Amino acid sequence: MTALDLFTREARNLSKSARTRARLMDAAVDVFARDGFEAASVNEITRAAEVANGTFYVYFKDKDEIASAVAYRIAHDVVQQLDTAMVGISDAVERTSCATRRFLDLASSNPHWGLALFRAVWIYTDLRDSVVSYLRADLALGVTQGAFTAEIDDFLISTFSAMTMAALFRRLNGEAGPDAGSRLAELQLRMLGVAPDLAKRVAFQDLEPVTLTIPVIPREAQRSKKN
Amino acid sequence: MTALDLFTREARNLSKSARTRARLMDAAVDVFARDGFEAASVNEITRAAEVANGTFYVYFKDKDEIASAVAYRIAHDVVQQLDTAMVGISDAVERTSCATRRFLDLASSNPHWGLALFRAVWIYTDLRDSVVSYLRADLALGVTQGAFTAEIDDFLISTFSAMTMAALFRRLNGEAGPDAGSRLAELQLRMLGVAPDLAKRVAFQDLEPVTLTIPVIPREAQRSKKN
DNA sequence: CGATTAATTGACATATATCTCAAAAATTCC
DNA sequence: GGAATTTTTGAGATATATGTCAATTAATCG
Repeated sequence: MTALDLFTREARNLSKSARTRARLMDAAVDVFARDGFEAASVNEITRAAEVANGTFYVYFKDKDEIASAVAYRIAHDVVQQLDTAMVGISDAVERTSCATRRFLDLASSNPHWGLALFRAVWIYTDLRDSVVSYLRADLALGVTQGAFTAEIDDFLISTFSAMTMAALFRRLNGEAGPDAGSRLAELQLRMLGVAPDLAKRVAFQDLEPVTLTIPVIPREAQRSKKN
Repeated sequence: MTALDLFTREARNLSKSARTRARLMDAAVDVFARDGFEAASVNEITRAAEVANGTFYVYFKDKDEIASAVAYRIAHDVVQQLDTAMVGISDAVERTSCATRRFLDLASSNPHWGLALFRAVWIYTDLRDSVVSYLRADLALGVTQGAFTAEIDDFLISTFSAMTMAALFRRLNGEAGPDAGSRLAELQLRMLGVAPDLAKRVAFQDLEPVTLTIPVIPREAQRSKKN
C-alpha cells in the first residue's frame, strides 16, 4: 500500500466490508505493478493489504477474480478520463494525437496503476478491446475526413496499440521523458498517412493539463446483504 | 517435446550428456511457448523432456539459466539467418523492409521457437538489443541515404521493435496471415518518412523464399522409444 | 569381462501457495 | 449492556515447486 490507494479513498465512507475489499484492490494494484501479474500471489496481496490470508477469500474467489476487478476498474476510469478530455475535438488528426498523449500522461501519472494496466492488457484481451474501442472510431473518422490513408483494420489497430503500450512501458521505466506522448503521436500520425510536417505540428501542439479526478461517493444508506 | 526438437537433432552425434542437455532445451522451448516463461516450472520441463527432476540440475542451475541458454541460442540463429538473407541489399528502405518481413516469416515458421523468442524478449532486454542491433544500423543508413526523415534513437527503435513483436504475436496466434510482414513493413516505412506509394511498393515486392537452414540431416527413419 | 567413470534417478528436506473453516473479534442494533 | 450479526483471523489440510544427494544404472575402456 505505497501508492495513492484510490480504491480505499473512494470507499472510505462505505461499509467496512467495502473498505476491506477496496484495500485488497489497492494492494493488488501495487503487487501486480511490482511483481507482475503472473508472479503475484494472494499471500503477497494480503500482506500488502495488512489483512489475514483468509480475508481475501471472503471477497474474491482467487487471484484472477481480483485481477479482473482491478483491471476493468482501471480501464473504465481511463476510458472515462480520456472521454471527457476529448469532448469538443472534432478533427480526427487532433483526436488521435490527443488520445495517445492523454493516455500516456494519464497512465504514467500513477505508475502503479499504469503498470497494473499495462500488465493486465497482456492478460485480458477483451480489456484491451474496450480501451481501444473508440480509437477505432477516431481512426475511421480520419479516413472519412480524408486525413488518413492507411487501411483501418485489426492489424493496424493492434500495431497502433502495441506502439502505445511500448511507449507507456518506457515512460514508466523512466527511459522516456514527458515528450513520449508527442513523439509517439507524431510517429503514429505519419504511419496513418499524415504529412510529416502536419504530424509534427499536431503532435507537439500545446495540450492543456487535465488533473486526475477521483470520484467521491456520498455515504451509503445501504443496509442488508445476502445470507 | 512436440515440435522439431532442433537442439536434439543438432546434438544427435554428440555425447550423451550433450544430448540430454539438448533434450532439456527443446523441452524448455515447448514449455515456455505453451505456458509462458513465468508460469513454466522445472518440473514441467523435465516432464516434457522425459527425464527425472534431478537430471535438470546437472545441466542447469535453475529455470533462468536454461531460459537464457535457449533464448540466446534462438536469437543467435535468427540473427544469423537474417544476416545471410540480406547480403547484397544496399538500399536502406529495402533492407529495413526485408529485415522485418524475413524476421516475421522466420519466427513464425516454427511457432514454438517464435513464441519462446517472443516471451524471452520481454524478460531479457539485452537479448532484444542483440536482435535489434543491426536494425539500428539500417535505420541510420536510411538517414544518411536521405530515405528516412525520422530521428533514429532509442525511442524510435523501441517503437519499431514493439510493432514487430506485436505483429509476430498476431501471426503466431493466427490472427494475421502471411502478408503480416508486408503490411507491417509498409507501416514502418511510412513511419520512418518514406512516401506512401514507395512504402507500399517496397513492402509488397516479391521476396524470394529462403528456407530455414537448420542442420537437418536425412538419415535414419524416426523410430520411437528408448530403453 | 570387470573395473572405472559418466549419467541418471527419485526420495527427501525445504519452501511457499491455495483455500477452508471453526473460533475470535468487532460492529450493529434494540 | 448485551444479544445478534458481520467481519476477521490464522492454523491446518492439500498441493506443488525447488534443489540436494546417496544410490542406482549405463557407458566406456583396458
